[in-house]
Amino acid sequence: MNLPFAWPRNLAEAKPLQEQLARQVRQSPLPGAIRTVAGIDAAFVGDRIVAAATLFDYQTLEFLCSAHAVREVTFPYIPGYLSFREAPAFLAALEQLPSPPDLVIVDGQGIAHPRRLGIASFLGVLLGRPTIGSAKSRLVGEYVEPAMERGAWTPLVDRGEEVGAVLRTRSGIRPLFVSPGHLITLSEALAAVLHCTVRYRLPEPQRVADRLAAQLKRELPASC
DNA sequence: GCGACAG
DNA sequence: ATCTTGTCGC
Repeated sequence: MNLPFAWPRNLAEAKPLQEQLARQVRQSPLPGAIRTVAGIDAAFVGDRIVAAATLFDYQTLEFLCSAHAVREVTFPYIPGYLSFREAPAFLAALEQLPSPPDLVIVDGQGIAHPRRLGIASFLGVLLGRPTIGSAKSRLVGEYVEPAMERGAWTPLVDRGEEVGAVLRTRSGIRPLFVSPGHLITLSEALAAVLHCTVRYRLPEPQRVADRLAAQLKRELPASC
């Protein structure tokens, strides 16, 4: 993907771009039927980041294919600015897929972010496609622990705004922090995450991407 | 100033 | 994210 802007190299350059992209996020109903769903995650090898993307049939959850990309890390990890560190690799991995997914589940937040532009929303705006933020821990917001049964959820509220939900994808297991990324509503995001979560805590596309990233990390040539 | 803080 | 083995529990 040819980015419509120069990639930020520091916080000063990232801030204005983040504000601009945040204004483009849309929490609207899914634009159409979902036939395929992708999952993305990353791992680090020295000063390089390896991103893995998976593609599944949404209806049957049948695995279709996977792809990956390796990039040099050019931005530090700063809470609230994760996109500028990981998005380049994620976009590259997604481009390697044979066809663009109808929905992307991202390991990280959607609008449950200080400025409403977590990495899932960031990618959604750049891709112009529906995305969901599926994080393993909280970045912002207050909530009450959801009930222990699978499917139970409580709202995640930040500064008086409902920015996502704390969802129990498996009974008795730590919940996930789900939030709309772009072009999707919270209820649709919750339904999609539950639909994709059958046996493990993470939605299948995200879980397999996670496993693949870890595998690539082990097999990649030692950087030095 | 202090504490919080996706991956 | 990553450093790190075994171990408790279903």
